[in-house]
Amino acid sequence: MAVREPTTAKGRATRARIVTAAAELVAEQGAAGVSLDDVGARAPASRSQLYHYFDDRDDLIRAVIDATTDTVLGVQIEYLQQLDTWAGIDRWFAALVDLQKSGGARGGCPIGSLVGQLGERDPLAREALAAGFDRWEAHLQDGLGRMQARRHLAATADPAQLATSTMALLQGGLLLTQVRRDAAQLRIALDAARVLLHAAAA
Amino acid sequence: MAVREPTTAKGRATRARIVTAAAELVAEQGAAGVSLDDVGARAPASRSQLYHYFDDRDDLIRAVIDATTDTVLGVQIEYLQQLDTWAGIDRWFAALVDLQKSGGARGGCPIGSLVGQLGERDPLAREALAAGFDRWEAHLQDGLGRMQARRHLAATADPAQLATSTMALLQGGLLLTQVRRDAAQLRIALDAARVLLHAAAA
DNA sequence: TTGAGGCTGGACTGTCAAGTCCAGTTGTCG
DNA sequence: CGACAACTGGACTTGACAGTCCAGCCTCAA
Repeated sequence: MAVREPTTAKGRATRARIVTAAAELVAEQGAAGVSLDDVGARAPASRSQLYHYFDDRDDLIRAVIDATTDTVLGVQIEYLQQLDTWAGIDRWFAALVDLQKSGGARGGCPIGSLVGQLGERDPLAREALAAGFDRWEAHLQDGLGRMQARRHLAATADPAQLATSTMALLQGGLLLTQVRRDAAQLRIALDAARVLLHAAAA
Repeated sequence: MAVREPTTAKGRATRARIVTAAAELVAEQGAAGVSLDDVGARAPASRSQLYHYFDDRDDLIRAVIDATTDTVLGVQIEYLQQLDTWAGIDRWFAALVDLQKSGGARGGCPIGSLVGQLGERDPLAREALAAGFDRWEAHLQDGLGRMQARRHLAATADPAQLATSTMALLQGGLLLTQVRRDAAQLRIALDAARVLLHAAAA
């Protein structure tokens, strides 16, 4: 069994270096395209360090999923905390579209694209990805719930369903953006989300 | 360069056997998880047959994309041709949800999940996938266009944008269905598509 | 300061996969 | 029926990768 929590600062730093390097490589080349040699070279870390901190390749990939989730939610946390106003939601949507534009409409969602790569191969990875989506969606659901409490959403509206639909539009929009190399696809999808949410306004 | 169009019936049969076997394996194990030995064993076909009909592994995978697109559109073609009535759209949505339910909410969209696997690795594969989505979306856009001509959709509605939004909801819903192993996710997403489309009704 | 355990380096092994090669067989067409 | 191309079988080469192993180095606490 690999070391879970390194006790020394040096150990923690090494483990973090490995996960960061692996996450970057997975984002660039896909999970299947990353070899442990690649990870070791980028970290840098030797072979035995990888196996000191992780059971095996799959274990490392799962750590990458968690790290990637933290990163994705981290970069948008400011927006996610303000999803309880129409303006806050619009700002979030605009930031997501800008992010795709500036990135050349490449890569899609770092979490979403892992679903197709790992979802059917590693059940634990699937659960980790699902947990990531749950955390993401919870921010939106909470925001919508607060809007409903303030009577900005109809009492009959279901924040949970609206949040799920919005996540579907976001992920689907990112998929179409990636495959068509066109950030306008996400813009269209999020405009639709806007229509959908406003249709539930009080 | 590999043979593009086998001239003999035997050759065509062999090529088709290879593509079918490869497509099944890709659907089961993901593109990265399929080896040419696996394909050869299932087809069955020998190594040199694979390289007789395809340039290399990537070339075969691209053929799989086209074959998968044909299959996916083929199974729903009856529905796709009737997307010019509200009832036809509802039937399509219901069939998609049923398909996920009966499949245990596994695998997501056979085309969509390939985007994350191949989109950033092989530009030609990305184009083939984009072409598949275009064909799919065109059916919906045509149906909505016919509805608009019959004044069932508002004159100000944009069938192209509505079709894109619906595709995003479909793909996003399938992604959430796959990662959460819950067909209700697709149901929610397609209900949202219904709301969106009806908001554009004349 | 010394020993135990956390940590590190890198060589080594076994496996498996992509792609090559060529000899042999089958089908087609003049 | 003969020649040529289409097609087929499978051994072989080469390289890459996951996982193992063990010797040696830091770090900290007693």
